[in-house]
Amino acid sequence: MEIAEVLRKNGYKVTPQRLAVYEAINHNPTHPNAEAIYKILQPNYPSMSLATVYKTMEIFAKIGVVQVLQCAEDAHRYDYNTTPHAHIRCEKCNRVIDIDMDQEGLRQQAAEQSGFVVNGVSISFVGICPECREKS
Amino acid sequence: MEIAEVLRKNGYKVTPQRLAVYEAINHNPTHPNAEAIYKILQPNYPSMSLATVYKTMEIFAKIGVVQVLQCAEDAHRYDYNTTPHAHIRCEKCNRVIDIDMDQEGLRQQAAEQSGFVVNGVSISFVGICPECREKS
DNA sequence: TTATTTGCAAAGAATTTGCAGCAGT
DNA sequence: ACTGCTGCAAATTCTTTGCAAATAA
Repeated sequence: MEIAEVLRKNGYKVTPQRLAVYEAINHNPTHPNAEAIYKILQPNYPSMSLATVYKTMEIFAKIGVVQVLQCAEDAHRYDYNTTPHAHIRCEKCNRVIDIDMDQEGLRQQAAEQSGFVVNGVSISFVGICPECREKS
Repeated sequence: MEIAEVLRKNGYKVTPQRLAVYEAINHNPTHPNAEAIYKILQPNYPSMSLATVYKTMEIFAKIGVVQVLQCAEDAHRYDYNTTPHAHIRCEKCNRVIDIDMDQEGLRQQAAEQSGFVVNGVSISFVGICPECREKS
């Protein structure tokens, strides 16, 4: 389904800014934060504001177009891959990559132990990536 | 081992403020954030500043006296229980409770898939606690 | 037309820092 | 005495918000 269609279906208008933000993050494996998305857009959309990026990402997160990562040490990062998976961040270079991991079992375990209704899971690792390890 | 001893062993001085902060968090199951710790201390230590709480917690985290949780939506929260375990936060009342969970297998899985050296794991869930569920 | 959205600038929340005086070792 | 610590206020960082002008439906 096209992003324009998804926006319309959810009652949001289709604007050049939203399409541009979507282009910047779709299949972007670097898990950018708002600032990074803003910088990607600067050359082609110099009038786009950081506030618009934040507002757009909030909408995208709400309608399930992106996933918000809590693993970053600093700011939120966004992932166009919305299937359940974990992340690992390199403590040296801060890159974030995806880890495939079944979360169903963990979810059940959490529900049983706590008595909570579990609505979300976030699994994140930190470590040193192969490239940074080589350098030192 | 006494907190005073741990501080000294790590080259930090033992001060009334640090002891007070330790008292406030030790066996405190509420996973307080810096602001909450500050408020706990106010009645007995009115001169203690929020900045000191932050500085102290940073040291405590570094020397392994507490664990920093990334699961809170807003601010960092601290846990005196430094053994590996997960957390679940209630989306309504924001309470955070512990979940026992073996993380060794997940760690290995992450290491294998990514090639990273894994230094840390953080597993957090969100959901609705039994009390809040009852209310609605 | 009309409700949304944009972009600016300003506010806000959480956290960190500089520094002068104070205190543990 | 020496070095590190405290507490204040100010700075920083990330994010949100109010509002007038612009724009999609």
